[in-house]
Amino acid sequence: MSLSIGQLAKKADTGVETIRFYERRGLVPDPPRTASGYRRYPENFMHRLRFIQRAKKLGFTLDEIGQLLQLQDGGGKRAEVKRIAHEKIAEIQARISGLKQIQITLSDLENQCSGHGKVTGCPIIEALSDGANNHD
Amino acid sequence: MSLSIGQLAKKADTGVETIRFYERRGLVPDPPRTASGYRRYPENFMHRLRFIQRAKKLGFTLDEIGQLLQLQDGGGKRAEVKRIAHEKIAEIQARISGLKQIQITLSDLENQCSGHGKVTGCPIIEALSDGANNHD
DNA sequence: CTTGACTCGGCACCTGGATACAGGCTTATG
DNA sequence: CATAAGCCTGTATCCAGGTGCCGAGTCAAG
Repeated sequence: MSLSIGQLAKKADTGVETIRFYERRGLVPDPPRTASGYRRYPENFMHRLRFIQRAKKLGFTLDEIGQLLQLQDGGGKRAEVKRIAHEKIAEIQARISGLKQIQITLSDLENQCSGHGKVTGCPIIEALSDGANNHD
Repeated sequence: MSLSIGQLAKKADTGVETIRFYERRGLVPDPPRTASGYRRYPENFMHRLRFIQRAKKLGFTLDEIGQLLQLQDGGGKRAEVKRIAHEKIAEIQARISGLKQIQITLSDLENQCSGHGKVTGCPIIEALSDGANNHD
C-alpha cells in the first residue's frame, strides 16, 4: 500500500512542496507514478525524509545530506561518512568560538552601561562609534 | 572638503554599492548632492559606516543597527540601547547552546564510528536513519 | 453526477545582505 | 579635446532552503 505525496507529507510532518523540492534537488529519488502521473510512495519512504530532517537539525546542508544519502545508498565507506561529520564538527566549533567572542564583548559592554540617562556617552554606543573599546 | 562615494567607500573599506544600499535602507542619511547629482559626503561620514561594520561584527542585523543609529542620532535613552544589547546577548547565547548541543551529538557519533569498512551499520548513518540514538 | 479535495508542472517569491550590470551622464587626466 | 574613470538610477542576481500560487487535470464521497 502506497502513499500519495500529501499523505507522505503528513506522515513525515513536512510540506508537499518541500518533498517536490527535495526531489528536484535529487535528495529523494523520483517515485513511481500512477497512470495519471500522481506520485506513489512506498510506506518506508518516510524514513528518507526523516533522515533529511535529522541531518538538518545537526547542521548539515542539503548538499551534504545528499552526499550522506548517496553513501548510504551506494554502500560507501564509513571513512567518508566520518570525514564529513568531522568537518561539520570543526565548522560548528568555529561558529561557537566566534559567537563566544561576540558574547564576551557584548556582555562586557552591557556591564559597563548604566542603563540610565541619555545615550550620549553610553559605552555601547561609544564602542560602536570609535572602536577604541572592542575586543577584536 | 568632501568626498565622493568612491572615495568614501575606499576610506571605509567597503563598496560603493554597499553605501547606496545602506542609503536605500535608511541606515545612512541621503547626503547632499552636487549640481549634477553626485553624492558628497563630509569627511566624518566614514564613522557611520564604521559603526555599521562594528555592529555587524557583533551580530546585529541591519534593522537593529538602524535602531541603534536612530537612538544615537535622536539622543535616545541608554536603557533602550541596553535593552537591544541584552536581547542580542540572549539570542547569541541561545545560538551557542544550540550549537553546543549539536557539537556534543556529532562528537559522540564520531567517536562511535570506527571509520573502517562499509557504511552499513555506521553509527552516524544509523542515528540519522532511525533516530534511536540522537540527543534530542 | 457533482462537488470539493487533491495533485500536476512551472514559475515567482521570500529573508538578509549585499553585489553586478546596463545605459547614460560627468569629471578628471593627458 | 578625447578618452578613461567615476558616478547616476534602476533592475537583476546571488546564497539556502524552502513557500506560494496558477490553471488544469484527477480522484473520492455523497
